[in-house]
Amino acid sequence: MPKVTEAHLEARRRHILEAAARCFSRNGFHGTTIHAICDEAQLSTGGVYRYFRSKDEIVAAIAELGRQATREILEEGRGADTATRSLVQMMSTSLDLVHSAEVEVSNRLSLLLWGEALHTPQIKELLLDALANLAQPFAAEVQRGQERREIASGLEPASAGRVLAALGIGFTVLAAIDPQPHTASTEVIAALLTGEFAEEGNPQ
Amino acid sequence: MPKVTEAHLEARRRHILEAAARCFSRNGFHGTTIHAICDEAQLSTGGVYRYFRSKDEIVAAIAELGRQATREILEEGRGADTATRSLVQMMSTSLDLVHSAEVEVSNRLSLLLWGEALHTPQIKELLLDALANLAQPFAAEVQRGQERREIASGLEPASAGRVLAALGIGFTVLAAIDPQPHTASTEVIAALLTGEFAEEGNPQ
Amino acid sequence: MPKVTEAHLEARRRHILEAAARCFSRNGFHGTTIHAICDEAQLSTGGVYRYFRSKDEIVAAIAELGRQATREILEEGRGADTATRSLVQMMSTSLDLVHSAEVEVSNRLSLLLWGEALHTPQIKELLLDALANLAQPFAAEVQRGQERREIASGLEPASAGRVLAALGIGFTVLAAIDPQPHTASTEVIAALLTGEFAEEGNPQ
Amino acid sequence: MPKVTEAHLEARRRHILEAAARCFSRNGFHGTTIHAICDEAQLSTGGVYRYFRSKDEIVAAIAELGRQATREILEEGRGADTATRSLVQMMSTSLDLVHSAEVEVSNRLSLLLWGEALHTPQIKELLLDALANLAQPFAAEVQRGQERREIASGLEPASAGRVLAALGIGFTVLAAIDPQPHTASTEVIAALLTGEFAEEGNPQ
DNA sequence: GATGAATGAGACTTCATTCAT
DNA sequence: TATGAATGAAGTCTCATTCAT
Repeated sequence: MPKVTEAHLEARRRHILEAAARCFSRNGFHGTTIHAICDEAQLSTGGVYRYFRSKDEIVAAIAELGRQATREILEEGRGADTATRSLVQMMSTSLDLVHSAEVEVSNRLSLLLWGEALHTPQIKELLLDALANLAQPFAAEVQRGQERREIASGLEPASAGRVLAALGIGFTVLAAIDPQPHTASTEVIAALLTGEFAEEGNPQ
Repeated sequence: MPKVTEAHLEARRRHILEAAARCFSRNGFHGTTIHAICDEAQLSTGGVYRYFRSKDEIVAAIAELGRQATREILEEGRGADTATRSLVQMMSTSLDLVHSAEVEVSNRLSLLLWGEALHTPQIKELLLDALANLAQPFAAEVQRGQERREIASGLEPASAGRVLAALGIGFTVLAAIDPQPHTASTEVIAALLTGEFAEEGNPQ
Repeated sequence: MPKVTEAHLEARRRHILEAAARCFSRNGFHGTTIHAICDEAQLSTGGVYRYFRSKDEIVAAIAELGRQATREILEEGRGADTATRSLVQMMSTSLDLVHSAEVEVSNRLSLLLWGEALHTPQIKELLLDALANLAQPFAAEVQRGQERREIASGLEPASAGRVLAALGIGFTVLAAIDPQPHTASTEVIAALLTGEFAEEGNPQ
Repeated sequence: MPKVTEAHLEARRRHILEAAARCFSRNGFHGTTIHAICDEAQLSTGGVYRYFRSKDEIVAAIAELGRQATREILEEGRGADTATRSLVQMMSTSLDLVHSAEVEVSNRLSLLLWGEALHTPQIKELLLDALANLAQPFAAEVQRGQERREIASGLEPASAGRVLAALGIGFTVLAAIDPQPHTASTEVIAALLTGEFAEEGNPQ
């Protein structure tokens, strides 16, 4: 029954990845030993090597997991009646997620992975792809807004997407280092996107 | 060699820190050996230990250097006639800096340090302090803008400061991982801050 | 290798301790590298660290072994019909042991440990305890002798115990530095204890 | 003026040796760095190398100092009217000295040197010589006692000397590790030497 | 002569990975 | 298949010694 075995293998891999993620989040990649991961996953010292070829492969697998997750996050917010509302929705959803307790580990891992990407090409590729996935939906929505004349036409959608992606990344870093409620941030961002940040009628 | 001046000693420390920064930027903190730092600084195997007690102390010294730098960056942009223009100026200056070649090493170090802060309290403290220094000038300018009725009064200056700081951090991460020109980003941000992002008269 | 019995583990520890003891005896604690111990125990470079946390812990384990041995040595000699004969027996047994080839390593280790005790509190404690175990049986026997009127009543048993312990220690040092037959020493000591050292009837 | 210079040199050497002795006594030979000795002697880091070729040479010089001292100690006690009284006197003087505060450093150094002698031939030679100097006066006095019929003629003077030397060594070790008053010890030793230890008339 | 910065061999220890059982 | 003892490369740090100034 190879199918059962394969499903079992996949579950085992997932189990190990989650254990590893907890360890990495606590102590960083280099502060985590294979032994610690095995302990956390309730395996014997060399137990992970049946499922992963090396420690680096575990890190890469975690990066891959993160990339997949990024794809799904932004889809929810889209599709409001106006593009501007979609953007507000998307940013709001993202920020709510980033600040929720359940992704604390994931935020920390993201930060660690970005650092690792600096000198690990394989991870860098994965993350650049994830990044594109993050910016693209924003850019698309901006373009839709421009077509509908909701958003200033002079701006490059890609640049706007990058700005909004940067905002998401920045909040991820902040949430990882210094978790704290953020309610008001969403309002500020909404104000910026809708033009309400600048007081109407001021001598701009 | 007989006694050496205090200034010379300080220069030596600085020389080592710069060598270490280059190594760290290339290979990360944990991918850099003390030996590599000594090589880069043209010292013999244990040469750095006259100036730093341990590798960790070198990392901390670099974090401290970064903290001092943060203080100075934003001051330039302030003081335009309107608060909004000040904010635009400040963000523009920051982004120009972040994308300039001369701080490439520094961007990468920042990212690495944020990751390290997750499990190194001493570094975390330094960085939270730097963070406060980053957000505060933005918040102050927002408050000035509200007093002058340029900026919507319903927003919390502190939250707005945090949003703009997050934007700076996000661009630092982007620039570290994927250096590339950014000209258009500044325009988008300016548009957001001035209210020109949302097309005037659209059915918001 | 799958799980190994507790006894096997203990045997391994013992094996390493004996290897370490030989190395220490040859070259001193500080002249012996961990690598040398691993070699002597037929292990690879870091092999001892599964059994001992540090080199210091190995030294302490050897001290502990010595302490346990001290407890047992003197028991044999006791229980002769007179206390004086017991003391003679005990000293004789001790000296025979100290000069036997099989404890040459142990004598040398004792000397090294006493030196180490000077600046290592943990070892000092172990050795002071061993010392008390050495002097106490002598003192007890002296007291028995006084009760039986074999030994002058004016002497403090504890002091006498200390004197005899010092004698044992002194011979250990001598045997460690300069191993050589000692037959006559036992006679001298017997003479001292029985009062035959001083010629009877001399004008004392 | 070479003579003045030479005297100065000798004084400097002595000054360094005393500083080194204090350091060694505190932390052992291997726990003491050349730097620590220089500090203690108020010299610059490499300062001692003008007076000693190496750290080992300093240790050897201290051993030599100890050897010279041993020669002088026992002379005082000799020459009482009876040999037995001389022996008592000599032991008593030795023990008083060993337990006096002023030789605490010296006791500790002796213990350390004996340990070092185990694997340093040069030091071993010095110490064996010192040892002979210690045992010989005792042996001589015993022989005198035998000639005067104060001491049992069956005993070998050399063995007796060795026993008494061992006693001195043992007390040196005890005093080094566990300094404490010793008054009663002298009485016990006197009793042993004079035959008063064994109760007169007991059924030996 | 004296200083003290620099050297570099080598110590202890860790840990990713292997493999006999 | 799973275990966990063993391996050994490599890293951090120390310190006796040298030598330019």
